[in-house]
Amino acid sequence: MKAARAKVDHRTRVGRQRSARTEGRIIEAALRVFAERGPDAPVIDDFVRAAGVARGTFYNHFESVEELLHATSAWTTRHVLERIAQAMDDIESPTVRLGVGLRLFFAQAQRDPVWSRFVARVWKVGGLELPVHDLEVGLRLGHFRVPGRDAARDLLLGGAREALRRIGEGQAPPSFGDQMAELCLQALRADQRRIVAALAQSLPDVPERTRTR
Amino acid sequence: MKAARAKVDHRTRVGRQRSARTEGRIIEAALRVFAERGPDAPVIDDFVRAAGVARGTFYNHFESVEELLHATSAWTTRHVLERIAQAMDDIESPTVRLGVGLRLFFAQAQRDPVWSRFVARVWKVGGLELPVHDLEVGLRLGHFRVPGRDAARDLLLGGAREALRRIGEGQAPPSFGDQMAELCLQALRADQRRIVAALAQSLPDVPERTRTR
Amino acid sequence: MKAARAKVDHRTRVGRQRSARTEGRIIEAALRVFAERGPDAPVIDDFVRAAGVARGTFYNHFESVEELLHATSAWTTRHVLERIAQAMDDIESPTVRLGVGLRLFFAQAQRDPVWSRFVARVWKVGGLELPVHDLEVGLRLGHFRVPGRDAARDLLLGGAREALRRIGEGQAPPSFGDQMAELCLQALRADQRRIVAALAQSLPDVPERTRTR
Amino acid sequence: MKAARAKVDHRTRVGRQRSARTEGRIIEAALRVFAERGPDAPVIDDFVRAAGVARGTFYNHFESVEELLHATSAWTTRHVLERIAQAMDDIESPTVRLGVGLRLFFAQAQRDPVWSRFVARVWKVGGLELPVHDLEVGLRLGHFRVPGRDAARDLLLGGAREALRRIGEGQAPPSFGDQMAELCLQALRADQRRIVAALAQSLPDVPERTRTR
DNA sequence: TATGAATGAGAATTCATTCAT
DNA sequence: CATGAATGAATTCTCATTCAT
Repeated sequence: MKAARAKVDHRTRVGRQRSARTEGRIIEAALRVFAERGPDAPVIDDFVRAAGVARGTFYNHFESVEELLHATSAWTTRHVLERIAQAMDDIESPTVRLGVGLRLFFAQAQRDPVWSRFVARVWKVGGLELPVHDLEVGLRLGHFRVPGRDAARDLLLGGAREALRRIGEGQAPPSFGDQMAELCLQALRADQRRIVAALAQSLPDVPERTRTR
Repeated sequence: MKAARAKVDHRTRVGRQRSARTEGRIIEAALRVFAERGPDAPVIDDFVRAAGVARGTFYNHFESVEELLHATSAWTTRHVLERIAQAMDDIESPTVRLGVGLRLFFAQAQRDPVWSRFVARVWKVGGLELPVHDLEVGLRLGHFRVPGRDAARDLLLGGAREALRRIGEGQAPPSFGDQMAELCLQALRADQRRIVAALAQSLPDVPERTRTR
Repeated sequence: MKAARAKVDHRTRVGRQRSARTEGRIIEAALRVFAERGPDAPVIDDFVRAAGVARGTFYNHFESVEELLHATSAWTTRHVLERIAQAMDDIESPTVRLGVGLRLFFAQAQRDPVWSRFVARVWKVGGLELPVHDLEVGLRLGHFRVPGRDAARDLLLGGAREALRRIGEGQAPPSFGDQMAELCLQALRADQRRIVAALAQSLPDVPERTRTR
Repeated sequence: MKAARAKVDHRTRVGRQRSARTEGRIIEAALRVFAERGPDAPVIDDFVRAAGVARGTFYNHFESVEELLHATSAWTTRHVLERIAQAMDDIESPTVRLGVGLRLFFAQAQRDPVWSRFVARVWKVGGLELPVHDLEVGLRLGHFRVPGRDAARDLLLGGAREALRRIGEGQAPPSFGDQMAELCLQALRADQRRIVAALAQSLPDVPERTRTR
């Protein structure tokens, strides 16, 4: 994204809005394109065609596919993770936090398969402070007992990625996310009653993001 | 006449041998290239340079990068999985089989980081009948208790892939594979004594494959 | 809004004009290249160099040499044949029409040897409704007496192609076209007086096409 | 064709026969390939595949496609034209000679469509001394009256080429060759009785050449 | 800022030719 | 002589990037 001018006077506001709209169109299109074809295969023309803009317009907003990928990644996951974090603001127990967080995450995936495929394929693991933090708190408090924290982290993230792939393909039943969350907590040897509590907790509302068209 | 046919056969045989050797060189080089750069980024010149053959030679053996990827995948994983299966031929318990199988798999990864990175990045999941079969036997026998078999499968495979990535980067301690195996069995709620047995079992020898140069 | 649309239209129009001009340059160059080297031998670089455009520009306008050949063929012969047809609009007698048409055709060849060689070498026979139509009218009216109309057609077209080749090589005297026309009418056993009339008729003006540079 | 050794002792005879056979196979295959694809489009692999020989074998006999084309041309047309000339040895009248020669030529085309297509597409006009000679004798004797001898020559040869194309496509009735011959003589304003004689003359037997398989 | 034609570097692909067996 | 794998120059084709409007 090219640096926005600091000074925004009245004259430029309209132009900026149009620009923001164009940028949004490109990113939304990119989400779909990356979801279908992965991070490396697409060429600029794919985005240009999907967004319905001219080729030169692309370069008015992004310098390369790489940059577009970053922008799309950030724009796409930041909102979701922020909203999930917010929704869990008042939960204390790391077991419940981790369980509910995973369930919310997969619920989001069920709502938006394109987003799901995008994250499954593109995610270079970033913005994952949330579950990792809960994992570490849980370990410190002795709620989880695992042979190694890196291994635990890899199992959770790897499992989540595969789950997203399956959900994105539409081959997962509605309960799939809860099953996955339960498995994850089992892997961490969480207390059985806490697991049940995490699964029983009714999911807080997460405000829907602007949907992928 | 007989002499003539023998001569033809001889020429043909020599040609075949040379061809097979060249193909092997290309595939071995491809393993390294795919491991470093993933399945989409490399261009034909990368393989050609890595294998030390002429550009035209590539096309004498493979029609596209895609086809080379398949060939490399098959050639690379088949041997390993076959040898692991063989080495566990006399183990009965699905818990122990799954645990030992995973440990052998990660041990192979530790021995050959290039192979590890290749599988982590490229694996489109194939030739995984082995762990999946053990998982299903264990479920049928009641040795594992999971909320859903697809979820269990995804957790195992996803975790294994992340583990391979870490091992391939050289960022995993020697015990990492065993930790991962233990976590996987925990996730399946295997019996604690069986888990201990699976981890205590000394690993059978796996004949080393021709190493990546 | 109106201004914006006008602006878009303006950009589009300018782009179209530039594109059409480039396409014209390529086709004119292709005429020369095909004329010298035939339909199969030339490579894309030949056209690119002759037209003075970039290699990529070629592909912005044509998908292959084949397509360029079609485009060049159509563009090249359509104009000439249309103008000849127009110039003969008021001639009735099929004998005179055929004779004058052939004479005009060869006159065009004499004026433009490049065009002549192109048509001689490349012509896959198309846009020949004109002489064929006159031939059939003449046969129906009994002005021509031939043992078979396909044979007559082949003789005329084959003879014309050879004539173009010779004219294109610059090895034909100015009267060559008239001689050929006379021979053709003789072959059809046209009435002698009509032949004389066809040859005596002063050729109508044919507006010159944009010349090959 | 590479130069044959002058000295042929007993030891080499077998080898030479085999070589001659191989060369023949290649040429016969080339006839078909050139007939289908013209003189410029085919690549060496086409001949190699059609002849069922190895790639290197091609270079043992021919240095290039160009040379193969010449060899095929010569081998193909020489026999035919020689046999036609021979069959007409005792005909005196140039009109009858030309008429019968053309009829024999087209009869050969009807017998061998592959040969026909080859000659139609590839013929760079050579070995045509026969009809040209008859044409000139006829002109000298006043049997033909044409406005120009080059034009007459072009009409005859061009018509013959188109006729071969049509015959080669299998779209000509059996009488097509006779019709064409008649048209040609009409074009030359031959005497009507001589034309009738040329067409009435029963065609002498022409020994069949080794057929294209 | 949006447009899209033109550009040319680079990647993919073909194919004539060589050469060890 | 026959074979066919290997070669690399020539060719085709793609695509990121520029720029005038």
